[in-house]
Amino acid sequence: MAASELRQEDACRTRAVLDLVGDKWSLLVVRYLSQGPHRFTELKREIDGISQRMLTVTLRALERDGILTRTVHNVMPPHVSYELTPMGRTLREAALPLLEWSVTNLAHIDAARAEYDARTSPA
Amino acid sequence: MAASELRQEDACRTRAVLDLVGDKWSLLVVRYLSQGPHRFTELKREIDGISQRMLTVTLRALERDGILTRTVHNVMPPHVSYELTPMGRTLREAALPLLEWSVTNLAHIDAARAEYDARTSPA
DNA sequence: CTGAATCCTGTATGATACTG
DNA sequence: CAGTATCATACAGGATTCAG
Repeated sequence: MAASELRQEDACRTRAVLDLVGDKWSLLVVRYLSQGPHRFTELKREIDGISQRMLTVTLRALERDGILTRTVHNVMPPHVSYELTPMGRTLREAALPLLEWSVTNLAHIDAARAEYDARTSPA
Repeated sequence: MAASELRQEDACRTRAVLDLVGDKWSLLVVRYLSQGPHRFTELKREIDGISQRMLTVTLRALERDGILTRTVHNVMPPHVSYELTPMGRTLREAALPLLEWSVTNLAHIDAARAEYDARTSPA
């Protein structure tokens, strides 16, 4: 489908994407897993500021949606690895333009904010 | 920048995008404005389920970030029109792949959820 | 190590009424 | 018409504790 062909009836899809990856951590998890399989503690360490609880919740949701797989290795000590599914990898690809946009425009946005704030609350 | 060149140090950017458009309504507003300038009431009517308050809050945030412009026409009755800035239009373009991904994979996700639920809560 | 369970709080969001 | 102000609420998210 060409980008320009998205139509009105896709509005609900917008909500669907946001419900999926619009939370605070999902895209970050997908980001790190795109570099290869990771273990729980690795993700916990790499994703700055995430709590155990939110990592668990986020991983469960993404597993349920078929974005990643959870594999338990029955060894001692216990071992669980998470890995993107093929669909998870396509999600990562689809999210990249937005991330690139962010990298490109963040400075511009900061400038816009500063100007707006100066304009609305002068002195 | 090539998609494959995004690196670890861009992690913070992921948060920046989500802070910008990861809320419930921003992308929907951008969506409708990509079809041309709209007035407050038009947006209110077209975006299903949004409250006056959230439309106001969302529009203000997007205006502050330089995504759209707010133009007050001094006529009677009052008249305010909202329009995407050039940066706003590039944001819309950057978000399109994710929306297309959603359209393509939503059925797949529903299936994954159903299977997951069946697997975890059997009967 | 990898979680699950519980409790607690802030923020986002919504409903309603009022105003230039 | 296009908001603002106020109040109410739900859910995300954090801290802590417990368990296989």
